[in-house]
Amino acid sequence: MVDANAKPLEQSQDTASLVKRLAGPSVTKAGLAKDQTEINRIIAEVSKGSKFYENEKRKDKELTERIAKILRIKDEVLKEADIRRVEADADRLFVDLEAERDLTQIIVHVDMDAFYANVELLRSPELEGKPFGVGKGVLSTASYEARKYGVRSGMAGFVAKKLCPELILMPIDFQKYSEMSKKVMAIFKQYDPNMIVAGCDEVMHSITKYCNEHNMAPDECVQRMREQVKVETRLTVSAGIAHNKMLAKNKPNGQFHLSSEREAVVAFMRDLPIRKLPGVGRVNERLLESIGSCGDIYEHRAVIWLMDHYFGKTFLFKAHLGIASNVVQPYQREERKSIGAERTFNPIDDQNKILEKLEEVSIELENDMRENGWAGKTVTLKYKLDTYQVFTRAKSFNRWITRKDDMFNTGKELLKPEFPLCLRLIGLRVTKLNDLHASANQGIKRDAMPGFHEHAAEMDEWPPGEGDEYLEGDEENSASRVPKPTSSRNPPIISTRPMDSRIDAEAHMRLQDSEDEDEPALRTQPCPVCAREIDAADNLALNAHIDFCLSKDAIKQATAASSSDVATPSNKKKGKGNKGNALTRTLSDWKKKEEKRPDRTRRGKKK
DNA sequence: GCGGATCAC
DNA sequence: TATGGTGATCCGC
Repeated sequence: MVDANAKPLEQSQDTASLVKRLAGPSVTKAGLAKDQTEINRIIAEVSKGSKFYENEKRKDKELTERIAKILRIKDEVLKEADIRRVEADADRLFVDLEAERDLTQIIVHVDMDAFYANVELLRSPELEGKPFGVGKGVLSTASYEARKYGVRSGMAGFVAKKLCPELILMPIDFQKYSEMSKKVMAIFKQYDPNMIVAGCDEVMHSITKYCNEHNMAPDECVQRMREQVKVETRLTVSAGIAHNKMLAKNKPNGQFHLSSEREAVVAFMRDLPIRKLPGVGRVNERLLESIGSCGDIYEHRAVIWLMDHYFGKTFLFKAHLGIASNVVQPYQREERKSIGAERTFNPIDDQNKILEKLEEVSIELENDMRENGWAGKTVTLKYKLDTYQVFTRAKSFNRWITRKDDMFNTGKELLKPEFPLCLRLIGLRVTKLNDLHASANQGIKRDAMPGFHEHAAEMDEWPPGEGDEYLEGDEENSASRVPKPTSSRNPPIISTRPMDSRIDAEAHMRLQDSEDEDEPALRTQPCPVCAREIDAADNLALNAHIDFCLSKDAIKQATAASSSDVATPSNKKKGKGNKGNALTRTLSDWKKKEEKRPDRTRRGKKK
């Protein structure tokens, strides 16, 4: 496994956090090897000296300074605070929050165990018991054997090889996983047609209704669901049962049912590390270092109250109580806010070659937007230097952007003043979207639209995200990814945190519903721009016509005014009573010191 | 509206 | 030999 005699890396306070950072974000997630410290040391060692390492070091230093400043503010605030009084205020909030507890729903979170790896095992049984990973440059997943060595999803292949020299690397086979995912999803859906799909291997259900209708206990229902998947696919599923989404998701392997008794819930939260809370990543974990587990939140309530701006008191108090959203509603297409494409490559400093990459990305994005029926008003360029520093530059228009040339030229315009550059990534993203399909179908149920099924099929091709797995780049799939919204819709239990309903479903499930259903009642549709009747059965023609209309400036303006109401039916305000993700707030004076432009001396990569 | 940062999957 | 891609949100300006 690991060399126990290797000399320890000197552990100054600075390197401790860096070593952990280098180990990657999923280190605290799944159950991993015993001696994570030793593994982290090796990872740091093989990374040392690389540009990647230097960038991580820089970010770690900045973060450390930023946290130090927040802690100084904390000290200041504490000095002049009447702790008793603050605690009394906090206690009142706890009482109010407690009143929101809703124990009536039965929520189930299921995910496939080591999905990619187990699918590979089905076809290659000789891999049984061997350490292997899926993916080439960056691992998408690791077998259980490999995980014992500290190999994780998201890890660079050469680092994984260092940890486990006999590691077998399997090429990624999206089609295989996609087919299997569809089978599994079809089974899951029988238990809740409104389930939230989160990636190809993860689903959130509400089985309240199902259990009532079938007169079935939750455990029995979930047992049956897991058994059905096992029988029909030979894959295993883990499930968490609880009365809200956050509790259901925080489960051990196998099947776990958390009692709906208040005491059981609070006891469960007591030992839950705050890192497990949705929205608490590596950064916020460090910010909240002194808190540790959710059980510690209460005793820190005064500090949290006073530092609400940084810590988010409502969020943390709810976490302590184990209160979270229990609303399970599938993702709606109109919730989408952006669409983009980006590509990583070997560092390039030649301007023309960089522009070629930009053009490729523009083409990808145009295809994706056309195939899925989106236009947008803001174009954002993203680029990553060979030093791994990331920058974005944006430009807004007063017309709808759909075409490759518009995006390419905008990107070029934004990039030009930044030269000279040596880049390892370039990307484009379009926001302020106009849903052309919705416009084309106003007043008509989208599912009933002929011609849109081919898109449904594309979207269905590959569900977005990866569970705890990581995707390797694959341009073939770029057209089929769907976002996961982070807002909740009028939950009966107040969800003050956008994050807590992060797991949500995709439009394709809805579109799938109506497959093979009713014959087209309408043969033509009005163009959303010029209102002319277009052959609705020919979707390509419809889109081509829309593109044509949009290409006329005068009409674009008209559309901008008229269709923005129609195009975003999600103009529904998401009753944001609360201020949202307070944990991500940062120190303003820290930001002021940030470089606003890339450092010219570090950009030009002379060979 | 823009840019940086964080997070999830 | 080579550390990913898509999308969302928040903050401070």
